[in-house]
Amino acid sequence: MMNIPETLTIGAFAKAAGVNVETIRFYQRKGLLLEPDRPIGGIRRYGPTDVDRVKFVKSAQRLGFNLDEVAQLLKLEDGTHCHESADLAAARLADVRLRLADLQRMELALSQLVKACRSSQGKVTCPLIASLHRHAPTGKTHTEGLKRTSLRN
Amino acid sequence: MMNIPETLTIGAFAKAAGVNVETIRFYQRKGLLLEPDRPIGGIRRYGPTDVDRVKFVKSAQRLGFNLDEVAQLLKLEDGTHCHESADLAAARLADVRLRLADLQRMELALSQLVKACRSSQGKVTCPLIASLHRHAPTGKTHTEGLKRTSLRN
DNA sequence: CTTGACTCCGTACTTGGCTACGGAAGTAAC
DNA sequence: GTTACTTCCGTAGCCAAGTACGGAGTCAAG
Ligand SMILES: [Zn+2]
Ligand SMILES: [Zn+2]
Ligand SMILES: [Zn+2]
Ligand SMILES: [Zn+2]
Repeated sequence: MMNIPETLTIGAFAKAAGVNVETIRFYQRKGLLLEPDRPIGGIRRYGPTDVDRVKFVKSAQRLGFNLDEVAQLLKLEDGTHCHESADLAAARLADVRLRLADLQRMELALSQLVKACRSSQGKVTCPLIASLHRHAPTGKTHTEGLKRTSLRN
Repeated sequence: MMNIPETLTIGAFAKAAGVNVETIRFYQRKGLLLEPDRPIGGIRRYGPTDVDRVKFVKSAQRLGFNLDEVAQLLKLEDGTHCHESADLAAARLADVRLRLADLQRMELALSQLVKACRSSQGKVTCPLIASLHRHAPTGKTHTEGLKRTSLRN
C-alpha cells in the first residue's frame, strides 16, 4: 500500500483547493484539517487527500452547513453512518426552510411595494414609506439566519 | 401648534418601542435616532414620535433592509420621494431574490439527499457523504447574504 | 551569497447589529 | 437621607468565517 505523495507546499495546496492560505491555517486551527508534521526545520507538505478534504468542506458549505456541522460530517466521512448524516442534513433542511419562508415573505412584501410605488403617479404619500409607518404585525422572524456574508468558494 | 409631550425616560421609551435601552443608544450613535437635548444636569426625555421612528426601523429590518438602508429610508420619511424609495426597495428585492435562489437550491439538494439517505437501507456508502465528495460545479453563490442572526423585534 | 518568494506563527482586524460592563450622577420611594 | 433604581457615557465583547499583518525562518534561482 504505497502512500499518496505529499508534495504540495501550503501555497500550492491552497491554490489547488481554491482557497487562500489563511483559510487553510484557519481550518487547521478549527480542527477541520490536521497539520502534517513539520520536518526538522523545514516546511510542511500536503497531498491530494488534503485538497479533497477542503473541497468537501466547501461543498458542505454550499449546502448551508456551518463549520461546526462540517466538522461533524467529516467525522462521518467514511460513509458508514448514513443515519447520523441524514439527521444533520434534516436539521439543516429544517433551518433552510424557515429562512426560505422569511425570504419569501420579504419577496412578496417588497415586490408589492415596489409595484405600488411604481404606479403611484401623483399620490401624496409613498406606499412604501406608508407601509413602514404602519408597523405591521410584529411577526418575529424565525430568521435564525440571513446576514449578508458571501460564500465565494 | 402644541408640541407633542416628551415624557418618556430612555427606559420607558425602549420598552414602548419593544427594544432595549442599549439598542436605542446604539441607534443614536448610528445617527438613526437623534438624542434630545439634555436639560442642565438632568435626563433626556422622549416622545411618541421617537417610539414611532424605532418601530419604523424595525419594520424596515423585517423587509431585509440593513441599518444603512434604513437610514436612507428615514431621509425619505415624508413620503414625497416615491422614486427614491422604490429604487431602494427594488435593490433590496433583487438581493432577496438572489438569496432566495440560493436557498431554493439548498432546499432542493438537501431534501433529495435526506430522502436518499432515508431510503438507503443497506447501501455501502451514504449518499450525502458521497455527494459531498463529488465536489459539485463550484457555483459561486451570490449569497451576498444569509448568516444566522436573529431579528427579534 | 544574495535576493526574492514563500512558510511559519501569533495576533489583531473585519462586518452588522447589537449586548455587556463599570463608574458616576440623577431620581424616586420611604 | 438612605436605599435602590435609572440614566449617562465610554469602551469592550459577541458571533462566523475568514482576512491581514509583521517578524523570523526557509528555500530555490542566479
Ligand atoms: Zn446517508
Ligand atoms: Zn411611523
Ligand atoms: Zn413609493
Ligand atoms: Zn472528496
